[in-house]
Amino acid sequence: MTRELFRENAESIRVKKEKTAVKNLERIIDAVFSISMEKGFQAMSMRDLCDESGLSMGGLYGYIKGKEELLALIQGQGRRMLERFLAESLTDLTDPFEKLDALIRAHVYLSEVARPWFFFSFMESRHLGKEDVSRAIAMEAATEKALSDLIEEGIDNNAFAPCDAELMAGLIKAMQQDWYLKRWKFKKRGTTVEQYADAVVDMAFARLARKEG
Amino acid sequence: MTRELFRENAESIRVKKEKTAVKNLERIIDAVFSISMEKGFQAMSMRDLCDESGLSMGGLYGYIKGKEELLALIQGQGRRMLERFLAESLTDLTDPFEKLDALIRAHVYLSEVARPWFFFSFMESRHLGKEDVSRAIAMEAATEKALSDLIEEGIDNNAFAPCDAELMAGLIKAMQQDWYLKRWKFKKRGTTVEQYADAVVDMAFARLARKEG
DNA sequence: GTCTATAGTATGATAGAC
DNA sequence: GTCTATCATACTATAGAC
Repeated sequence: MTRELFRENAESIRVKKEKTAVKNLERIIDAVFSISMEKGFQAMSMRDLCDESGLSMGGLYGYIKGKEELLALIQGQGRRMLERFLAESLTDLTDPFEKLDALIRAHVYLSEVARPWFFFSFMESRHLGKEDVSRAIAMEAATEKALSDLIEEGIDNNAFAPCDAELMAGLIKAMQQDWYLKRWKFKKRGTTVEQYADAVVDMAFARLARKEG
Repeated sequence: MTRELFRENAESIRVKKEKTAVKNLERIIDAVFSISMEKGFQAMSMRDLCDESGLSMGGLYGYIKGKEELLALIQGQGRRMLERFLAESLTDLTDPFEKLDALIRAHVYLSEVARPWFFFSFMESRHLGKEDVSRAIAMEAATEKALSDLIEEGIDNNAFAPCDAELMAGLIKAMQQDWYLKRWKFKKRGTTVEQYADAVVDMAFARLARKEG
């Protein structure tokens, strides 16, 4: 994962030995997540980043052109991950409820595995450059559209109760997001990711089920 | 509202003429919201704040001790507002569904009226001092507990379908929050606050309705 | 009560030794 | 490839004129 990141940004990275570069890039990105989680990206100084990553001031600048570029770098890493995920999650299920179930769970589990990235991305994406903001919005819209397409399809097939598919998809997304935004709360309560995903699916199913009789 | 804020912090505000002080405090707080919405509180310099509020560097420091204090000041303002709201929203309805409906809507409408504060508070509360963080968490927990108590009561009365009331309250809260977190999205789509509140209520009702037969 | 000018400090970035 | 030392800049906060 980080290796791809290195190869893609190879021109702007002064360090050429892949093994070293990948190792240090990983430490840098982890450090950014860790510091940003606590005090936010804007409040993080490059000196903070040096302390946390173990590199020196000069060493750090062998990997990145500047603080601004860090945002785009991390954003790109996550985008690749999400793109791969979106492609893979086009499963060959046919039942609308099963498909919705799979799509909801996939996103929640992915955000559990890559929680630092999701949290960081949500909190800091507003501060990206103009071009990266549009890309982030497009990515956000794509995940939501996957949901709303599925819902719309289910409504057309009379499998789901009629409703505003776009609005519905937004509500489901809001619930999915809460899992990585309120980590401390769920940790304190001992809620597991499975329990949470179950609850979101139950909620969506209840709303989309056609009333009998 | 801002007058109370002035009176409560009167010792630390150098300007003593109430009318002037209230007017300027309002401009300062609005400016903080405006700048933070765009670039985040941490990235806002005191010079930015001067430009946006129309005060000079020296003038500004007549109202606040420092940048740190601004956070606590704004947090306090919102807390007062929320406390008042929580006290008022204890209506005398009896039907569990009506009560839940009222509670959900009240929060969404309040967040519509005071959206800058809600957005700011969500994004920046992590960076408060230790004491203020606990107070923010307590406030967050209180609004969620109002929901979960109501749900639990409804389950006990056999009015609602059984479920984990705490988890359910969290999901409803997540949907409520999305209204002020994704303002641009809803604005673009033309979704109104009434439509949104309706959708959240529908979702909650569907999940909590007891299945007939 | 508000302004301008400035002191002192922390920051992002680089040059050059190893 | 990495470090230490250093630069120019931008910041918070205050002092003193008006």
